[in-house]
Amino acid sequence: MNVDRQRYRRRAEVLKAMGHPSRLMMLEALQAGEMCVCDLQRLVGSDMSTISKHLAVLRNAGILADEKRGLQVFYRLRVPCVTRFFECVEEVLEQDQQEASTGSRR
Amino acid sequence: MNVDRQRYRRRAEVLKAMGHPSRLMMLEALQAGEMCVCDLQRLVGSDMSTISKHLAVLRNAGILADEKRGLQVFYRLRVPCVTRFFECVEEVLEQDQQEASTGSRR
DNA sequence: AAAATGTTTGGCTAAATGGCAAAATAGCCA
DNA sequence: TGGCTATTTTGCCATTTAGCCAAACATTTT
Repeated sequence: MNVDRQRYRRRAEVLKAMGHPSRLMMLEALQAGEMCVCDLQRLVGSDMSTISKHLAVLRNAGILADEKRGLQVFYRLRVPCVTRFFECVEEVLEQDQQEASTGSRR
Repeated sequence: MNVDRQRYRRRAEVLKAMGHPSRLMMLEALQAGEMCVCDLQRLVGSDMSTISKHLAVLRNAGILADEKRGLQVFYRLRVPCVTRFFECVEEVLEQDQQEASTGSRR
């Protein structure tokens, strides 16, 4: 059963990597195509070192690929299914909205 | 643009809630139907209080609903799309595997 | 060499995690 | 009712992890 533990750990790593507002913002932007770190930095607005670290988290989780061309490093999605991820999350939030306006959560 | 920040925060909350091995294990088990806390405790093997806290995280994120019947509290998925989530994560991990055996991650 | 673009490291604060003990809740039974 | 048991949740504490800023470092371009 220890193999399973390992699998859950890996899966959780992917989800945890996505579970941060700035990282989500970058992932969504990258759906349109690759971007350099400088673009993402302008998008999110945090310190460059912070952005770089967030990108490293996503890279280590296997969600992003990086490629250096000249001075810049470009990041792109390695996985096509991220969009579906977002749809699912929206489902959660919408259901939350509905039940908040009608009744309780049971 | 502050509304967007809020949206990203809420989305991230859902993903972060799912991003823990024990919580993933419980979510997967709950796909088959509702379970009481005691079942989930046996499944995961952690201390009862720890399980209860993990369940609270998932409940607060809007992923689970709880209902007390008699002595026991039953938890169930509030969202149908969790299965798709897992499929997506698997895609990530498989692609990882493939590229690990062939070449680098670019 | 100087400038531009990222990454790494150190230090600091905040948040997450896990376990134990105590409290809350519900059922049972004399 | 009063007490006893079973099931969860809460509070509290210690430990670990995440996040951020600033400074130092590395690489490529000019």
